[in-house]
Amino acid sequence: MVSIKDIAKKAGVSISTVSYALNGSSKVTDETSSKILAIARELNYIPNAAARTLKKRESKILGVFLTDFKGDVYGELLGGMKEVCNAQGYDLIVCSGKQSHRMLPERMIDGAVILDQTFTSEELLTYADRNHKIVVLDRELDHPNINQVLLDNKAGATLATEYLVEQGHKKIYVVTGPAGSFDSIQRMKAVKLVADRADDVEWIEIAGDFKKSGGEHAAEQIVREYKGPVAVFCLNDEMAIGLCNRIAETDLRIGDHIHVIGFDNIELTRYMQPRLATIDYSKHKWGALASEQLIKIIAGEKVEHERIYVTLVEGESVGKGVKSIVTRG
Amino acid sequence: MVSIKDIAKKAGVSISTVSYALNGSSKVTDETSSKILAIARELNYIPNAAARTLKKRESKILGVFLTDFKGDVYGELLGGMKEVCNAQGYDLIVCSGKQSHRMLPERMIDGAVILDQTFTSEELLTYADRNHKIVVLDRELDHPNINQVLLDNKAGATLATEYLVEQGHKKIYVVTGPAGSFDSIQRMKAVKLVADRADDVEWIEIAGDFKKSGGEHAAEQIVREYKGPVAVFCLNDEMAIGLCNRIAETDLRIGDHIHVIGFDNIELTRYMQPRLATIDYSKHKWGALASEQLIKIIAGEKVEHERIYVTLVEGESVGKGVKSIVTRG
DNA sequence: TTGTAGGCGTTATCAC
DNA sequence: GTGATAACGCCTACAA
Repeated sequence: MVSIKDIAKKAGVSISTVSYALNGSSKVTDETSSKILAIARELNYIPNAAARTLKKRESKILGVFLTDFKGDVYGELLGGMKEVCNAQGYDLIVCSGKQSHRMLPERMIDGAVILDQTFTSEELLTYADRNHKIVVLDRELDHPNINQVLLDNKAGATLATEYLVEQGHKKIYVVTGPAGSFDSIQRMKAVKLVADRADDVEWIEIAGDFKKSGGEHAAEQIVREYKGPVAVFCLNDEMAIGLCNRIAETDLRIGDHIHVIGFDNIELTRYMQPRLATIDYSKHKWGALASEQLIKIIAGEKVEHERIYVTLVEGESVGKGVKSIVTRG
Repeated sequence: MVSIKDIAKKAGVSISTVSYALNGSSKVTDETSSKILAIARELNYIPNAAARTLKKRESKILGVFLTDFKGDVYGELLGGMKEVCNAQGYDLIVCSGKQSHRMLPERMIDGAVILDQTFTSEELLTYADRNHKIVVLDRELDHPNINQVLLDNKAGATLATEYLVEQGHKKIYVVTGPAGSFDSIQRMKAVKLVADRADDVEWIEIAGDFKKSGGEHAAEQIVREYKGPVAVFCLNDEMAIGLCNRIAETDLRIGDHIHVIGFDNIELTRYMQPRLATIDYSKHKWGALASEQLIKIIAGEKVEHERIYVTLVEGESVGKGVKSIVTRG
């Protein structure tokens, strides 16, 4: 491995001069500088990241932690993060799994964006106490070294539920995420609020998992209990897809007997027949904002928690409720 | 930051003893060892990755480089990689974009898996010459420090084309990937071979991009030129989806007027109506094998290039060709 | 403008 | 079994 020492020797200068030249310091003559640069290139010099990180106590690398690599939301989210990171001179690495948690405390990265169930909140608070910088996307956590960039789950679930109610549906199944999921809990809360306030609306909770299988199981229960048209709010699109798929194997029709709305507006929904109603938000912006916030708190700036706004996407997967047709004629 | 120096001071021993104890060396008494460990825990000691990497000249981190974070293939692939990495004591980080290339030469990672157009082959060979270990998934490259784990593109494209021919199709559009894509070129070669060998089969190449938009554009051209049933081999599923989608807006029917087959068997295809015929392979295994190979060459083992086998998945998106019905009736 | 020297936190080679 | 001590490659006062 060729180091600045080798360059110094070959150039007949000291290693500090080499270091200055390499870092573009104005303290060194243009002449010596260009000579050093030429030799560096000639020797194929590449700086050593570990040494630089050790000395400077920063790696200029940000990490994002995901529960797993699957999941349709991640592509755009990561794209948004990368864009901001790169523009600010940071590199982005994506990690998953308990083993990789060490990247943060061991200071391999300068900060972390968390969208990862495998981190407990206690763990994150511990890191924050040790002065590590964190942005959380999947929970609420109050600490000077932690910033939140959360989806407006309440608004989204409210929009979705109100949409179902407005369409005249009186019986609403809600398929939740896995136990303990922050998004699921928040969305569920909003559903209850809206449904309980509405006239004569019944809601039934079905435990899901935010995966296709959860939707499939829910479909089976709903079909079993079927007595007449019902609405289903799947707390994410992936379950909605699983559900629609399973329903498609029966005589019941989506948007006719079973009215379905999801959450996330993942790309897949655009290709469903009928088009899935869902809640949309900019994943790209979510990622971009998360990175921005992280870089700011690393720079020592004070920042406020942020919220990502959501909108309703209508779709033929939700039709009019029977009673609504009668009532509204 | 608490270092082994702090522990040494508090324990009244030298830093080398601390280091030994922390690394579980048998050279140190159980008594001193446990005392040191206790103090380390008490002080919340966390080793510094940069220092360790600098000294040991290895980070125990492997990197995988992707052209972008989107793309349906990646989830399972990365899952397979992570599984093997973790089992072997390595961490996996996912990177994308030109800026992140530095991770390899700067020795932030011990090796790289490449599925990334932003690396030129020259660049990779340069790294390999400098003794960096690489596994390529998207090109052929011969170098002692580089191993290939490639899809059996030839077999896949042959299966797909033969399937279309066997079904009696005489006119086959082939929608390619972006210019220079290794997979696209290999698949195209196999198509030509099969089609030219077949009796009375005409093939027409349409330049694509491996993205939905490429399939959409191809659909437009095909519709414009439509005179009677034709087959289309989209060199990946994503384009096939774009194509089917655009076709759905016309009077033509997939599997009836336009017979489509894809490549990759991405999850989305399972939810298409009609089911897309395609070429399947285990993405999980692909990733697992890539990691295995990388870890082996890092360990100095000699390894052979590997190949991932593929199979044909039939689907209703391909029906019988008209002439075939007449002939074979 | 350039050189000297100390140190970032570890590991590892020596002595003792 | 334990303790100095010298690296690893780089940065950065401070001195010259």
